[in-house]
Formats: sequence, structure tokens, C-alpha cells
Amino acid sequence: MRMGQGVEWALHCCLNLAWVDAPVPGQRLAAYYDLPPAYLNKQLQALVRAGICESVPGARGGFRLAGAAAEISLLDVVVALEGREGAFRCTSILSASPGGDPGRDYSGSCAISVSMRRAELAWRRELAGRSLADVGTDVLRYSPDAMDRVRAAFT
Amino acid sequence: MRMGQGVEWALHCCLNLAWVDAPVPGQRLAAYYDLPPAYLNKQLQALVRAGICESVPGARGGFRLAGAAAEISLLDVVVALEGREGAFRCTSILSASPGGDPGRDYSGSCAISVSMRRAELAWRRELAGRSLADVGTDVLRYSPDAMDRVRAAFT
DNA sequence: GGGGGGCTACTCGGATAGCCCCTGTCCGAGTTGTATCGG
DNA sequence: CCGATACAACTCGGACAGGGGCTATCCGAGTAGCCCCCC
Repeated sequence: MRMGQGVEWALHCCLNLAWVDAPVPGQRLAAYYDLPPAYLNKQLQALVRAGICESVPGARGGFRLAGAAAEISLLDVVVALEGREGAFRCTSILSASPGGDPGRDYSGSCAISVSMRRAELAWRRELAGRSLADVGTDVLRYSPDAMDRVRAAFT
Repeated sequence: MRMGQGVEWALHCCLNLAWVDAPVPGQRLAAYYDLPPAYLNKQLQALVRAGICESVPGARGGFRLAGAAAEISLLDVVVALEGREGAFRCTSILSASPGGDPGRDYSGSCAISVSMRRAELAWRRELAGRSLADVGTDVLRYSPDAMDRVRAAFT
């Protein structure tokens, strides 16, 4: 149960994009955090496919947020990179056990699957309830000059 | 972000072990669910290492729960197989950004890391609050003859 | 008949290959800005 | 001096290798039960 490295990168990048209006090239974002440019570009592409970011090709192009930062939740970013399916996979092994119906889907009736799903639901609810704007507010509370520093670095 | 397959197997096996007093061979558990015996044995070994199960070697041996089912949470089983470290990995990329201290650990101060960690905490709390006995009770409410069927199959 | 010893069968335990997905990288398509040439 | 055009630089986008961990398997160490032999 290990989350991809790109999630952290994408979250930080999105937070920066929320503070900059102009498109920011992926190469500059990579240089800012000392990350592999091509690989970071791959993660940003996933964000574009998910509709979180917009890409502007050509010179003076780059990436920018597709919508308002308050409307983009951390869950959206995670789902964009890790997929919609949950971590726990119920393969309905009860269908192979004695007294089970082969071919039946036990993911809805199996008590174990229900419990695991409920836990993941709590996790998703927590992530869905926190937007990029909320996180940005927390950052500014900790270091008020962060936004100015980011805007100065990317414009 | 994909959880190992063995988690589902281990949870079902532990639930059965909670209903049977005598040690149950891993091979019989594997046959019950039509699973690879050697690989399931590997997962059960991890449970033994974590102190959740006890192993009895020799003929008439097998695995049994080390403690009371009410004292073993779903989180214990998950941690035994997936490790204690969380899914989200904060590599403190802020330390490489302009204005960041190289070598400093930002996992406690980075707002993104804190938010992700809080979500995982909610997930763990949900799993820690549900014991094997609780899940067994839910199963019996859905199919009251499950315990008798399991005891008949493993004794 | 009772007891001891050896044997067999069965079980766990760790060590050993195979495969898939994440990680990392490269080069091509497309677009913008610019410099140059002509009117 | 102004406009159009060709060029060049920069950017995204998808296609291409490499490695780590999950998946799957095998065989050896150790023990309980049982049978046989001996007293």
C-alpha cells in the first residue's frame, strides 16, 4: 500500500499554480523543486487528462489550474494520479468457499469488504473536504510571504 | 495505491480462526477459499511475526489466533501485512525549493503533508475501531449459520 | 500385555524465480515570438 | 515606415527502457502420532 511519488509533486505544483495566473512551464516547476522534468511532466499530463489543469502549448505556454482552487479537492488530485479504484481489492473469495455462489459479487455483502470500504470512505471524505484553497490558507498562516515568493519565482 | 492481495485473505482467515479453537493448517484454509497454499502460508507467517497469530508446528498443527478476537483490530492485520508506514510519502521536496532548508524534515510543518496524514489518520481510526469480533458479529447477523459451517469445515 | 524406540506423515519456515507497475528518459508535433525581407 | 513571411526556440504529448516489490513456488527443519519390536 504505497502511494505514487507523483502525488506529492502534483499537490505542491497545484498549490503553486493556484497562486500564479499565467501558465507555468513544467520544466520551471521541476527546477523549483529539483525534480526530474520529464517525469513531472508525466504527472502533470495526468492532471490535464483529469480536467484539473489546462495545458497551453507553444512558447510562453505551460500549465495552469482549470478551475478555482476552492473547487479542487485533494481527493481530485489523488484520484487523477492513482485512479478511482480503492486500495482494498475484494476479489470475492467467498464465492469459492463452501456454500458460496460462484460468480456472485460479494463486495456488497461481505462484512470484511464493507468494513474496509467504510474506512476508505472516511479517508476520501477527509480528502474531499479539503480544497487547494484551504491548504493554501494554512500555508499562508504558517509563512505569510509564501505566495509572494512563489509569484516572484514563476513570473 | 494498491493494497496487497494477502490482506483480504488474511482477514478472512483470521475471522475463521476466531471461530475455531483448534489450530487450523494453512493448507486447509487455502483449500477452503481455493487459494495458492504456499502463498497464503507466507501471509500467515507475517501475521505470526506481528503477534496476531500463533503457529503450532508438527502434525495436527496449524495457525490460531494469539489473543482474543475482540482485541485484534482490522488495522492490526493491515499493518502486519502492509507495514506501518503510511501510503503518502512526504519526501520534503520543500527542502530543495528556494527558501527551504536542505536536510530539514518538512513532514511536520508542510501543510500538504499534514492534510494527507490527517486523512490517513481517519482511515486508521476507522480500522482500529473495528475488531475481528465486531466483524464476526456482523457476519452472523447476515447469515447466522456461518459460524457452525466454519467450525464444521475446520474440525 | 506394557513400554520404548524408530518411522512416517504432516506442518511451518525461509530461500528462490517470475511478472507487473512505478520510475525515469527520450524524441517528435504543435505553437508562439521574432527577425528579416519586400513593398 | 509597415506588413507579411520564414525561421527558430520553446512547450506539451506520447512512446520507449530499467528497477523494485508483489505474486507464486519449492524444498528443508522440526514435531506429533503411530506402528513395530522388545521385555
